[in-house]
Amino acid sequence: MQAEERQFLIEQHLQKVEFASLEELSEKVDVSISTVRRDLTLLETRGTIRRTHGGARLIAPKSDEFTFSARDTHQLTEKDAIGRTAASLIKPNQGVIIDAGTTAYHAAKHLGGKASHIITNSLPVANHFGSDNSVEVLVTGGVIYPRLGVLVGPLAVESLSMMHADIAIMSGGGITLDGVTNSHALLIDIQRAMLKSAQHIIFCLDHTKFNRRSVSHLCEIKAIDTIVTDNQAPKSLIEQLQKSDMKIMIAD
Amino acid sequence: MQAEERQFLIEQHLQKVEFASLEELSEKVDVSISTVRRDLTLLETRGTIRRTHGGARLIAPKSDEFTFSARDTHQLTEKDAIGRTAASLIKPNQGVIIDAGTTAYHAAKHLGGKASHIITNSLPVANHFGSDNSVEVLVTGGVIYPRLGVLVGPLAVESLSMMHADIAIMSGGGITLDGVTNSHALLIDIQRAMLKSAQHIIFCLDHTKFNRRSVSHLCEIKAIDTIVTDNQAPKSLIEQLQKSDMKIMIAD
DNA sequence: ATTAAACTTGCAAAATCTTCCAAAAACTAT
DNA sequence: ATAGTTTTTGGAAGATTTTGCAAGTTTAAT
Repeated sequence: MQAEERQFLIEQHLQKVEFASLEELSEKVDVSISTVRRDLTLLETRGTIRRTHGGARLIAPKSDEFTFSARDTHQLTEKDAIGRTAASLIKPNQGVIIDAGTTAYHAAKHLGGKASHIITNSLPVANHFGSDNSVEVLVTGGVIYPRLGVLVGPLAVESLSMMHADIAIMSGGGITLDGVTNSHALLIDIQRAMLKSAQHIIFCLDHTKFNRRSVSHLCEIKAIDTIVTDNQAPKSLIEQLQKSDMKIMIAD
Repeated sequence: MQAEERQFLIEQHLQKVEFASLEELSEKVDVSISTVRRDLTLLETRGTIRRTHGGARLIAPKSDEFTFSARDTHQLTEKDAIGRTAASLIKPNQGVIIDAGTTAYHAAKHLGGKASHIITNSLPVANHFGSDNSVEVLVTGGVIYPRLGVLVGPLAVESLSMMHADIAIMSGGGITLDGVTNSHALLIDIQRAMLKSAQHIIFCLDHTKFNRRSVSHLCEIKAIDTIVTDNQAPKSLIEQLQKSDMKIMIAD
């Protein structure tokens, strides 16, 4: 068994039982206690878990309390890095609109204590701040789009057009020189409302989104102020994009 | 079992029984009395619990009005029974408004596949249906009220007054002959909008709510069509309530 | 005031943690 | 493939924490 697989299993097991002893875990994944210890310290730095005397405990308890978690693990480290970089652009006391979509979600995770107002139509983001007193979170209304946990429909659009923010952190399905595209037609209206309501537009797009075109056209290149991506994004497209007076940040 | 888990169990047990002796606890978690003592002093510094001669007791009799937790064990079976009974009143293809609050949440859990539309301002309820394709879930907009996971504020009120439903499943902080009361002034406006938007009003109130008065007055008795409660609710008040032409259902 | 139960403190035994090291495994470059 | 290098693993020694007990003190109730 691989180290990564082992750590995943440990995490998964803890999701089920919330508490587990070292012995229990070492039996479960069939390695020595020492190795389990090392895995746990590693998982602890990633934040999902906390070590305790004799074992480990889940940090965010399951149960559907506030847990519409984004469970996408695709390009996790890249997205997290992008999210951190995007969050670093936020100055204290700014109002921030957060788009639905996993990349924007990762940015939200790094926003605690920074922004003063957060506006979102994403249930995962809403849940993430569900018990945080330091930020005021405005949730748009709307119909839940199943599986994605996004609020869509006229109510969402209307409530967004009534609001204003300094910055919008957006994500998308693809970007080319023709602009940004996205896959869900229902989301387009909402994202356009977001673009209108914010002064400064940041797009978080990992490298897989470059030179890709989704079904629906969202906006032109010139609508974007800043793009945050990872270091695997194709240089050629980046250079061309930079010509049109936007800032491109590479997270690492 | 390790220390953290033990302390968690002790806390949980105390939430159920309010008061417990050292011996009782030491048996429950299977450690010596000395260790239970130490755990209790620790829990005491964390604030949830108070030590007493011979045992410990809960510091705040945790009226569930102030924090929402889906894993709340407080009167769990009663609430679940109430929820099931309330859900049984829903006919197929009805639109249902679900109030925030733990009791209404339990009703929501039994609603899958029954109602066709669900309208709610409760994040836990929204999450519960987040990936259910069989219902359309409308979430009101609003600001997240931390800890409770409820959307409040003008946006919530407005979006509710724009909607219509056959049934509203409500909860409250207390009920007397003078009507229903609730603890959060912010919630009152929203609940009033719910009452206006629904044809038929069901209140889910466990027995601890009877003869209790919270800070804010919500509505008169005559606004209620049905009350669902458990079998420990005081007979006297029930009889008096029944005089005013409402249906009272006792869940078991 | 008396007494039994419960509490605190200090201590030694047991369990668990950290750090270090050598063996095993995986990877690299020839 | 093979030899050398790096990474990962399991275990051991010593430090640290936790646990249960016992002696002495405090509390509550008669």
